Amino acid sequence: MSKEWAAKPLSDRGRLRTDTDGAPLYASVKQLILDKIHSGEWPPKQRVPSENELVAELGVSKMTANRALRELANEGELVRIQGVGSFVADRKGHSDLFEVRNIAEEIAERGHQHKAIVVVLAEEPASPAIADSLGLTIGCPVFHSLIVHHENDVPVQLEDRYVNPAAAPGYLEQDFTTQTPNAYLMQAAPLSSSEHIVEAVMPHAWECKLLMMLRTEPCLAIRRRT
Amino acid sequence: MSKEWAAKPLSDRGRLRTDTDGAPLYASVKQLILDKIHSGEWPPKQRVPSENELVAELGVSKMTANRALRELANEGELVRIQGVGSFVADRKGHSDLFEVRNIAEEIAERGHQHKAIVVVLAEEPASPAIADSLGLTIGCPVFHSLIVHHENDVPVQLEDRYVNPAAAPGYLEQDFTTQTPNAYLMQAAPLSSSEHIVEAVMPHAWECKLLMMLRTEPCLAIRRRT
DNA sequence: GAGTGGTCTAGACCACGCG
DNA sequence: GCGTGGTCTAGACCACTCT
Repeated sequence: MSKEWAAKPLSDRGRLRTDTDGAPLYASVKQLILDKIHSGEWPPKQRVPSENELVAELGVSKMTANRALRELANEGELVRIQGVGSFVADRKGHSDLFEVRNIAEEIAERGHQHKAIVVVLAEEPASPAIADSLGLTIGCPVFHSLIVHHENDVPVQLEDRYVNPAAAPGYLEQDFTTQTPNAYLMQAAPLSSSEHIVEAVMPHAWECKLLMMLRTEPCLAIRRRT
Repeated sequence: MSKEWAAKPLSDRGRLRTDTDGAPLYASVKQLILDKIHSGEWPPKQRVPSENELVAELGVSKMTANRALRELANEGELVRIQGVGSFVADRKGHSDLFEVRNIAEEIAERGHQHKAIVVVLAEEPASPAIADSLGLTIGCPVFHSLIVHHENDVPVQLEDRYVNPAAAPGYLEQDFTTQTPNAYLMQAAPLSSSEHIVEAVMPHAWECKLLMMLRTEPCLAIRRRT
């Protein structure tokens, strides 16, 4: 940090804190930094003031500075590296409306039991729709897995996946009751841009059966392409 | 809280902290509480120890107890009410895969400029599909709004909304360039269970025009029902 | 008034990364 | 060794709710 980036202290030493604007001090510190980021004054990769600098220049305590920076990091605005500093995060690919997460992890986080039942795991000729979405020719062999995920023995998700054999040759040999297809593919396929499409559908009869649900309930379908 | 729910202090007063298991103290406190919740020992609505009780019974400082409880609240495990206490959160309607947020707030959070353009705001006879989803009879008048949301003058979202006139009589008189329909409805309609459906669609030609996008790009559509 | 969450401080110690 | 983030404490004050 150079020297002068903030005009005056935000607090006057212990006294007067909720008086300037009614907001908590750490929130004011956050906003002050956010403004710099959003105005472009502090571009991505730019180093932001350290905790100690905030303490010295804003007259706040280290805990307050820490909380401001920590929350900004949690919100994805900053990246903090111990022993190095805090930096403005790269702006990630636009819409962070959704965060599609690993079903097994999510269930485990809730302290529930996850179970996967493999209904189908085979090689099939690609249908026109599948071939198109995978960029293959019609009838070309593709790997197909159909897995029902259970949370505490209640079926909650149906994973119907088609995989390009060239991308994951060992796909059919995997045991997807212990490892999620996602986990395997992450490890098998180095890096490729992924895209999630989420849609709402009325379930087909066979899908209802697998999920033990009523035909009238709409479902969420997640289409992944990698 | 009764009396004995935690056997021994987690810390030994200032010294020894990262030694028992390598985890930060506040994380241990979080885990201790999480275990009680996930084991069912503390069911939803159950009051959890207050900050001061954690201080007294675990021998941690108030800030540490506060951070543990605060983070659990942020993660949706607890609900905290000032002046009352902290309580185990109700298990929300299954899938928290998504968090559909207010478009205006989200853009503002990014520090960008939000603009809404009202394309349609009128009363129309309900189509069969609309009538069905609103629980009205076909041809029955419904309010229809079609709004394009812009982020920094780039169209990013198309909001095509049908509203039951009985629920929001003043709907047509609103200025949705300054207030989001959501915000108005939240205020107009006391409380009713809401449901979000998210789907992926190929945009229609008129939709492409409004969003200035290619016909070949898939879109996310959000269906709300309240 | 008592209890609760919420914030703030001043100072301390630790683990880490860099020169 | 120094600066960084990361954690922790002890004590303080505030706003709020309930009784």
